[in-house]
Amino acid sequence: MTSALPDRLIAHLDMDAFYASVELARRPGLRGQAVVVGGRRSAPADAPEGAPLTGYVGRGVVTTATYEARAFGVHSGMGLMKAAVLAPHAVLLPADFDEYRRVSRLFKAAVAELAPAIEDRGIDEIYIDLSDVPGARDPVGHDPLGGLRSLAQELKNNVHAATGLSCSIGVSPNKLLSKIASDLDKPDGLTVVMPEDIPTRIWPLPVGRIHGVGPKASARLVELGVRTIGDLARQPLDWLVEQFGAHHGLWLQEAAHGRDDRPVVRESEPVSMSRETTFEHDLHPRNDRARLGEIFTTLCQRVGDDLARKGYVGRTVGIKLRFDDFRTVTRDLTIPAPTDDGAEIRAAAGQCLKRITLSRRIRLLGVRVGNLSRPGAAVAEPALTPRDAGRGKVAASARPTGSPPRPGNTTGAPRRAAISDLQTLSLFDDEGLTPGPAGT
DNA sequence: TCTGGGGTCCTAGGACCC
DNA sequence: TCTGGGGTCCTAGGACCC
Repeated sequence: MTSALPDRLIAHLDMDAFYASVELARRPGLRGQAVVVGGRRSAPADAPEGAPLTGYVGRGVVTTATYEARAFGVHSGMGLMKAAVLAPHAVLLPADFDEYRRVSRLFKAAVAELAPAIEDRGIDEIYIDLSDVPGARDPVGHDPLGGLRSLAQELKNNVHAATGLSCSIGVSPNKLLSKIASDLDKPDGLTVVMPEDIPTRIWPLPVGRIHGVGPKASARLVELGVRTIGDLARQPLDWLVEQFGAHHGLWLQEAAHGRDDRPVVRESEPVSMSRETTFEHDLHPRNDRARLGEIFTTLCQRVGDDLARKGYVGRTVGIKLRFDDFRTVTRDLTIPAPTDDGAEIRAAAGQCLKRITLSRRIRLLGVRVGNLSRPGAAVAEPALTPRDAGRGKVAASARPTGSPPRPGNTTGAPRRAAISDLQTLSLFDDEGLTPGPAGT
């Protein structure tokens, strides 16, 4: 008698080159060609559909590339200008997120017909709990995994019937292994990984294939002589904890052994909503002040609209700036009552902006609202306690003069040189902000 | 003319309360 | 006067993911 199937059977389904495949589905003429989706959608008018990539100028990045384009070394996240050098003949299509969202709903609905326990992981991938799906545990002939495999194949068939697109599925006892498995045979793959397969299928892979081990952690591990997941599995826990801390060290060891008990989460609430934009050309805080002000206000308005449309309000307003040297800073401020109002968001964001020293050109500006709740749901907001008031004041007014500067903390009053820029940028001084101690 | 946009989670320090 | 621990909230930055 072979060993029983694991308690849980989890699938990870990943659409193959999703955006590009959606485009090809409605432009069959492009099939077989190197196609790249990306760039700004702000230029659909003048750019003819499917202009060749050659000579591309601008700050866009590749969102998705077909496998034909990938053969030239093009991959997502790559700057389009670089992609144009590698594959000048590739066809560039602007991203059409409305269409991708539409097709996304189709494939998820097609899966839900067979297996309703779905965790949404974005526009093109999901986890599916197959543990209790009828047939999943039925052997076929002498193959104990036969039922599981045919169920996975059925899911693929359903997705294809609904969308015309292919996907890759990994099935295993948990999310971690399934995520790795779905990538093992892309595109159009179907890979089952059971615990006994871990040494042969998982351990030879580089550590970076673990979901959660990114470029930084990979580089550190490799530096320490740990290249593969098998290498990682061989390290004593003590050593991992010493190198990565108790939490991360333990997690790395569990991951290397393919252990993961995270559930498939069917519903979740958003934590924050944001809008940001990278300018076509870096903007000068003083010379481009008016333009910056407009963009800033628009971003606030858009976040407010997003919140309202989805039925949320938020208490923590934050901004993000990226300078021309790619340095990124954030500031945030928690206000007494949650809001979805663009003007209120603008006022709080303006307070945040006052606390940043603007000494360089600006590349990106973003606005975020977090601490979300539903407007009706009374969070029993306590009437502004002295403590809250005190906090608000400290945050909004920078620090009382004379407070010691803190290393690594830029919350303090901006230095003199910066103040001129800052104040010329009257961006920050409008919108009915409380005057604050600006004069001191 | 390197490097988008929308997210989540974690860490770490300080304020403040008990 | 000094020491001190637990807990929550707030803020800044960074890693990571799709």
